[in-house]
Amino acid sequence: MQRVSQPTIDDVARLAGVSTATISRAINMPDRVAKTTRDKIEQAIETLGYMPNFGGRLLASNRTNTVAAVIPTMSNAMFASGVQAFQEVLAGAGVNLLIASTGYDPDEEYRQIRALMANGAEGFLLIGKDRAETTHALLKKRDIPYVTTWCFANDPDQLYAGFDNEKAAFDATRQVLLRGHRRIAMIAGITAHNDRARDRATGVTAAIATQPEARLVQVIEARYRLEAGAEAMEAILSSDDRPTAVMCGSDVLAAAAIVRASELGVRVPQDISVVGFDDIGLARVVAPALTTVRVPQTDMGQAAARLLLARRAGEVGLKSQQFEAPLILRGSLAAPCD
Amino acid sequence: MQRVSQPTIDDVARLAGVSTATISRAINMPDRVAKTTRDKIEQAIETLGYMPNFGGRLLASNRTNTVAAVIPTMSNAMFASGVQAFQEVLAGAGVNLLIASTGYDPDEEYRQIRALMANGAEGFLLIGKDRAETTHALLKKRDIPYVTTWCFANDPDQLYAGFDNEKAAFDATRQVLLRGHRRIAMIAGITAHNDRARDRATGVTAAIATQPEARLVQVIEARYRLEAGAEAMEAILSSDDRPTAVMCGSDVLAAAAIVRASELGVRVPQDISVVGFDDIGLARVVAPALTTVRVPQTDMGQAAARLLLARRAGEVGLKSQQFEAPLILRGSLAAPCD
DNA sequence: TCAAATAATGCAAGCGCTTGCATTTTGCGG
DNA sequence: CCGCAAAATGCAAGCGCTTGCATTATTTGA
Repeated sequence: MQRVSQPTIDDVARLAGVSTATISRAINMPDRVAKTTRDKIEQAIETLGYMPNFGGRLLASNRTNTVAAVIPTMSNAMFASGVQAFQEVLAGAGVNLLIASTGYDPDEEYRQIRALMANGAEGFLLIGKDRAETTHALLKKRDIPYVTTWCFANDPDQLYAGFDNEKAAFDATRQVLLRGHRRIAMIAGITAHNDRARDRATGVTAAIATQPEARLVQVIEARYRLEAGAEAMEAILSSDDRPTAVMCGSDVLAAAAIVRASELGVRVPQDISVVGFDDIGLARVVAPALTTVRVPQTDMGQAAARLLLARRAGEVGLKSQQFEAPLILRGSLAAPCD
Repeated sequence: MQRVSQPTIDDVARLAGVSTATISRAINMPDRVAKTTRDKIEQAIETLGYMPNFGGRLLASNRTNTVAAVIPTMSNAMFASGVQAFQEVLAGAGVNLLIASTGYDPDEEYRQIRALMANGAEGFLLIGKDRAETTHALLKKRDIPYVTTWCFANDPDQLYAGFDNEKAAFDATRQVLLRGHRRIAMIAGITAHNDRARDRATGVTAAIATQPEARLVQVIEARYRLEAGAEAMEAILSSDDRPTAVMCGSDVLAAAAIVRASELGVRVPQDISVVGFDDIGLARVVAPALTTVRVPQTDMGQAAARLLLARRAGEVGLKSQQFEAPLILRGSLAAPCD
């Protein structure tokens, strides 16, 4: 193991003519070192180009200053702003962010979390509640702090920074019903291993159940990809019990649905209304613009970071934070014409 | 420093009745340990719930198994797939990914890189060539491997996994000219501290210069945000020397431009053509669909990861990789009607 | 069956830093 | 100018793991 020789704290100590302890203090608790010594030390550090060895510091102090976010995927704007906000707050506190993606696979999630723990992650940002039992056990065993986001529950044992998917979907659907829609279809995300997708579907169903004349005519599960949304819409339009509104589990599905409807000569919203979920960039450029549930990505990301930082700092009695996910009205939703 | 007592390698050694050296080998080079001992050790690890201490391992081995990606922003789909691909390849090699964003600020980039180095980053994925001189010095001093992406140059001293922005923009513009456009405007990204935005603008300009009757009637720099693209388009449409085509520095700008044009009653592509750059999801849902330069995000991300892994493994003589960024023809580009 | 070759394991010296406690220096009131 | 409290600094013992080399066990070939 031939090491590229980097200056160590000993070199700095020698050059500055003080002990390594003083160097360490000058770096970590500057005000416990006399100004003149500190200057000498800074000078020495500068000329040597010294940078503390991560491993040494870590071994001695047992702190990595690193937390991890484990998300289903980064290729979708779905989580991007949330993670961005999370990272910004962390960076402000001098904490680094490790990131990994799972492709919505609980086993992969377990593996990634394990790997990240072995690589110094001191805390986690996790998406959703669906998770392998082993994962919980792992986190618990090590007593690793984590905050769950993109969902919410009243569970005093868990830290959440999220919103209630079922309620958001319920409220959005109520607004659709309010406009007179009675035959509604849904293009849901894949609900297996995905509580958010499931809760959203549940919310839609529950809302429809509150309105006796209303019916959920069709539910199609689709992966969060444009092609899948287009296909699902096509299937819906070709059914002989065509709905007047389609609730979608994500903006990607909804935008693709709108595009495909247009291609097939079906007008949105005159012939059929479409409602999305996420409020990502897509929602505003599709024509007509998408009425969609706004997921409070930035709020969640920031809140999650703050909670994690607080837990790391030893604060106790922290409270989960719940945010609103309101329906943003745009052109894709209107009263039915028939 | 009261440590939560986690089992150490000594505990495992004691329980398994072997030396710590054997434990270490069983973990890191399993085939150098007899099957029976290995089983015993695995058993002990299991019952103890042992997980190697990161710091100890790191200090002794001087390897963190972590690389970092430093990107301008995550909130834009612009880099998402690239980073995703990068991460996937790394994960396949058991390497973790640290991530940081800079907001297109070179000083912030420097700070982040510094922080990441201090936190064990053994290699970097960097976007573009524009960078503070100090950053290069820092990387060089520590001899940290890094690969530059989202751009390309024939520089044997640097590792690139990217494409030629200028050429891509040039080629795309040629195709626009080929269709008869002679008055062209550009909505560029902010070019300060951003070689990609600059190269794209240069490419457009250069292509237009090859066609004597063609003119670049207007160049507006805009941040990569929907609002900025909309505003820029509005400015272009209100000029009295209205172009027949608008080249955009990104899909976000282009999609917003199309939407705003439609809102203003200007038809795309009949009245004005619009060309984007990136080929992110937006491009396919806007109406008309966006003709755009496809940035080879996945290719770049994967190639960058492979190069970095190879460098880490000590391979020398690695070669930069250049990818194509072809123009994808969709509805937003047509021959001019006037 | 035995020596030689090979495989498996153990020993113990670090890796570079932090930190509790001991010691020295400085500052200040009298 | 002295004595004392407070501030600054030094000492040295780890932190948990890896690995070169030495030692012991096992296999192989004649």
